[in-house]
Amino acid sequence: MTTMGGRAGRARRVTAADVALAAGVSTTTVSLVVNGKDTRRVLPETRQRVLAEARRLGYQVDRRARSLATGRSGIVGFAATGLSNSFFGSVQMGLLEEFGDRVQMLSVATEVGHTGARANMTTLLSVGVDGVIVEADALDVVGDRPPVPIVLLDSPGGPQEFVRVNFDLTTGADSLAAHLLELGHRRIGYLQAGRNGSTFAVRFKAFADRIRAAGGTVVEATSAINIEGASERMLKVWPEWDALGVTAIVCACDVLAYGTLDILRSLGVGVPDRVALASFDDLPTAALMNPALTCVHLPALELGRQAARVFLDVLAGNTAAREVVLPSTLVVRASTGPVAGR
Amino acid sequence: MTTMGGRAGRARRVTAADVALAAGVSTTTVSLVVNGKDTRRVLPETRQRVLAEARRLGYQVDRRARSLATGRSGIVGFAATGLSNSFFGSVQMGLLEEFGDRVQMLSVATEVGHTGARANMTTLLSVGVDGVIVEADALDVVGDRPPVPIVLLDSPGGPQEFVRVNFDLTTGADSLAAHLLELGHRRIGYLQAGRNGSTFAVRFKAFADRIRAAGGTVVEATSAINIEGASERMLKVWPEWDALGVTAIVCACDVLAYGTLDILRSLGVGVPDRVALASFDDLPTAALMNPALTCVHLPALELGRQAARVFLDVLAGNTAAREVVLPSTLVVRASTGPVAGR
DNA sequence: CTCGCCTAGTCAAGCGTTTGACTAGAACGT
DNA sequence: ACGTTCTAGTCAAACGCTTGACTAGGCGAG
Repeated sequence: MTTMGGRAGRARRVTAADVALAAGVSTTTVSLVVNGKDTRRVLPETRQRVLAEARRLGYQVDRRARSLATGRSGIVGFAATGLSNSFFGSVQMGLLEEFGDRVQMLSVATEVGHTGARANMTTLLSVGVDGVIVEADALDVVGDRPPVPIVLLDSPGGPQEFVRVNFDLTTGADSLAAHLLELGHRRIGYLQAGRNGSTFAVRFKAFADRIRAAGGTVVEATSAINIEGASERMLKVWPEWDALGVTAIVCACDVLAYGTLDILRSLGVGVPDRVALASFDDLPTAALMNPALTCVHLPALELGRQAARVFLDVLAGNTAAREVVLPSTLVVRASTGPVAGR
Repeated sequence: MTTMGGRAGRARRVTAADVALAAGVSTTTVSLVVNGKDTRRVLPETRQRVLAEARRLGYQVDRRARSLATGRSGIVGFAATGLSNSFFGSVQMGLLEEFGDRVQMLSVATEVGHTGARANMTTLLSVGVDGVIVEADALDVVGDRPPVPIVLLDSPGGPQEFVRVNFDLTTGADSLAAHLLELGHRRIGYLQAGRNGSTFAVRFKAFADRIRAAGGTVVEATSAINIEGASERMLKVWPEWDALGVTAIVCACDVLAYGTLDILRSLGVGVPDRVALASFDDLPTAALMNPALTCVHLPALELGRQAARVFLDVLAGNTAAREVVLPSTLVVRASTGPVAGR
């Protein structure tokens, strides 16, 4: 009873048939006019009449019906994990910027580890998107042969059959390692992100390889990808690392560095005097920390822009670019300094 | 030519008819089984056979067709502006958390000022969502009589005919004013967010009223809602404010405080020694700044949770709760201190 | 006068589901 | 033997749009 009451005053959707009736034409003509399709099949004055009625009635084409009929929707999906991470926001901004009003975008996101990742992908597909852009590792999320084109973001190990936009993580990681080595650091603690994603594996490997090649050692710990998680983990692990003679800490992403910085501060461990700190990402807030964080800058906004561009290409049937690689660069700030005098 | 090539190997969607054929039943039965609907209309063994075939073929119901047929989609939309602001992310997390797998959620977002806000709303509706949750002021985005239920978030002035979830901004703003007055501040600079949103108007008014009632003065400047914008604006305005004897700065939201803090630091203006700084929001990073920011904490995650709860109520036809108000509380940290000795 | 073509449209099938109405056959009571 | 009730399904219309096929009427060419 109240169930009915709740929906009572709701306005019924205006359909093409309503407009057709009002304008004294067929729905075919309405469709033709609305889509500006077969221009010479409809008289200019008829067109005006239809448009006027459509506007007056507030007609909005029903995309589910249209997309069912055409097999195309003009909507692309964006699936991401790591909602709390502002990296997500930057990528999305880049996408929107580049898509402009050429296509509409719908996003689904989950926090890392949320069970909904696969469901999200399904939702997007079942809603009839023309394609989807998947941020970070989502191999498990992407089915075997998705019915629409897919662009993979920041998944270095991603399957070759998809179009991919990646960072050149190796160069960045390498520069960071070189930077720390130059400052005299030999024993380094690496706080890894607790998610099996190839991007994190690559960051670590490239960094550790370089350090080890130079005779240094890298010890590893893993944390959930959020500020508190990192703080907790570091609280536990710092004493051990300190005992091992660790003089620098590298975090797999900025939020981990935030948590680390926070806990080190409350432990009274000076950064960079006692221990150097650096991370991957370089979110807008990284430079605002105190001390400002030395980072491997990953151009998230540009990732979004490029992804959109590549994606439009793919939709247009252009199958040329299979992988786009964006540079990553080291940004040295105050959080890294020479190894403490010893 | 290549246009064809691009789509060539794409897998065709598997339809209910395919499953029906494979299982030797009608599509009606497939539908019944898939939706677990009229259980006694189908023999257990038939059910198993259908499910097996569905799984084998990788059948996924087409939501556009279903939603066209039923008028209901099980998907709710979330429209927001301010993508770069991590507030957005927190709200969304709250929503997801509470929705669980009861409904799927699709988001559309724009950066502030982006022209796409209205288009976004249209996209959501045309895709057939069962309702939409609108963050911040979107009066212009919500049509006169949207065909689905709407929940408005953080829009204190929002039209009464919608269900709303708001913060009790007045109490928070008031506490902040009291805190600053107690510390001896009488001339205060307020960096307002450059967007005409009732939430920002309310924040300002409540704060300024209290200060003025106590005989203090509030001077105002406006900035785009991003870090760099705030820095630029403050770079211009600080000398004037300083000349006026301003001893404390309040920002309409955290990102403005970030930019302000950054520029004050490079100007060599000590916080809180020379000038106190506070803001509204209290994003997770606010406590990590140096000095840690004093903030009016707005529980974004909880906003999302409550919104989801209220929304499910509305969908269920329960029209009881018209407005939910969440408390805002002052969190005093290091960025505010007594007015500089004079 | 007839044929063909153009113009400005309309018709109806089809997209993939859902669902109320219907049914062939079996079981059952009288 | 006959009507009723179950059971386990099937049928077909409907959701709102798109689009290839079709057409009534007008007009020019042969």
